[in-house]
Amino acid sequence: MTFPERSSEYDPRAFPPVAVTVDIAVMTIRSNDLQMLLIKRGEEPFRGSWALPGGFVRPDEDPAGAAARELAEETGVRPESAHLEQFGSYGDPHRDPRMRVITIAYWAVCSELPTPLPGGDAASADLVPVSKLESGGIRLAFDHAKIVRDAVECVRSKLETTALAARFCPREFTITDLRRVYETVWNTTLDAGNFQRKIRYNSVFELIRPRRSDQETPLRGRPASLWTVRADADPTLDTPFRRRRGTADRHSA
Amino acid sequence: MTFPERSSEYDPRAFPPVAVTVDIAVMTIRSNDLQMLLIKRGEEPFRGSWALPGGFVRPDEDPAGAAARELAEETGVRPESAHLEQFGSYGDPHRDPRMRVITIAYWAVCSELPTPLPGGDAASADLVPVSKLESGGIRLAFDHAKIVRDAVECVRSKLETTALAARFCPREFTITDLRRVYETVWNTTLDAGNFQRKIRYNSVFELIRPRRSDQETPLRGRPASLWTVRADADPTLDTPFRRRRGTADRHSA
DNA sequence: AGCTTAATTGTCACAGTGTCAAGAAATCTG
DNA sequence: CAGATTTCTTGACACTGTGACAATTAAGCT
Repeated sequence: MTFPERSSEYDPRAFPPVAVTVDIAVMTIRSNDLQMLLIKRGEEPFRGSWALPGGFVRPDEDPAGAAARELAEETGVRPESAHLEQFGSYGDPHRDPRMRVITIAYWAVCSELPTPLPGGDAASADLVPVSKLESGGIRLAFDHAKIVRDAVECVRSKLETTALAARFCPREFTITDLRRVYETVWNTTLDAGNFQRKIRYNSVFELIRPRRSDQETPLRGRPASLWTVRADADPTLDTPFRRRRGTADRHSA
Repeated sequence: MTFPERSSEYDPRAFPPVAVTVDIAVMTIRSNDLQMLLIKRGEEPFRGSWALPGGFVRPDEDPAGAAARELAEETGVRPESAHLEQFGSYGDPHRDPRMRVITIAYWAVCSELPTPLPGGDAASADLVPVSKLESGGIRLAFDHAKIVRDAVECVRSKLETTALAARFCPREFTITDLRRVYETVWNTTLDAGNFQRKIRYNSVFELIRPRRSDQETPLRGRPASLWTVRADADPTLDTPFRRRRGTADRHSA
């Protein structure tokens, strides 16, 4: 239950104030690299440090709404164009030196960030390669280093069980585009032929055009077909890469 | 970042008070049924309704600590004897009619609940079959129905990828005990021979004694071997039921 | 026309799984 | 006590998805 039985003993109004915020780990792929959107803090504490975009949950909104609003306000990403998902809360009593702040963390994935990013609402926003964050090359404010680690792990593992990778791509993409997402996020290489099979047999994806016709860049090699996510499919739900037979045995590795 | 750049505009102290609580969905298997520990509320609102155990996060503790404390206080479960894991936050502005309350939700799994359960700290605590909760047969306070749904789904899916099932069992268990956990939680039946293979080949488990020697209950049939979780293994981490070969290709369904 | 590049298809072996049956080791029953 | 019964455990076999890798296709480039 939400309130303890002995509420006289634990009167919420007697507690020191608690602030609740949301922080958002927005990821995209740029320059063949998994990158995260960070903001350079213009105020103390941690002035000049990088931090996750985020802000207070307002009295009239729920945390998901606050995350969507902050995402739009601080990064210009329209909430519809990014997948936003909560993955944890962080509430160490001293994570913020000023006062008690509990934050609810979200990760987001999008294919393209609006161009007017830096110089926007916040002091300074920029994309930073996740590899740099993981190697400790960049000091983050508060406990955002841990939040970033957890967010990246969430996305990595969600690629395994869902078609989330498509969210890193524009609406139409080639199978190779999609493969590069996996290769980039997992920092590995995948066999192109085997990958082809998995996507072609996956009912989440749909063939759009047999081959790319408009070549912005004069491309080399055999042109690739264009694919998209089926209109009635949600790539962030569980979508095993091969359809499972309708078996009673769910106990599989 | 945690505080917005324009903090003058969003002074946290100007906000109406927010309370932060934890709620815990404790599950165990009893009478061949997946059951959840609920508490009957003794006060308004929702007096007389069932609710999840939980309570306020104190100023000096982090949410995980609060969850462990409440678990011990309200249910008598020692934190070491149960696996406790955060799975979400719930912050609809009107989820509690009295004031703004944001709750951080945990699920827990344990093999045995202390006997002096009802009549303890709370007005009345009891185990309720999850099937009853899912069929809507029991009205829960606040938004706890949704929290319960999410918690059960978390546990169900975590059984698939980890050896969490062992946490439903006492320290020593038979392979059949473990299979019954899966069958109960998933509400299905599994092939005993097949299941045997998977456990025997899984390095997380360890054979203790070739057969059960102490028969409290005069049991029928061939006696089963006793198994345990290897001392250096964490059954709640990813432990695929067959060791994966060390391949670069992580892209498997 | 031939070379290069990249997408796509094909081949093949193998590991893990499901189905189903048989063997082993107890208790129970008459 | 022999045989029936029950339950745990092992075995046999086919099928499927996968990884490795080769072959084919379809462009651009020189």
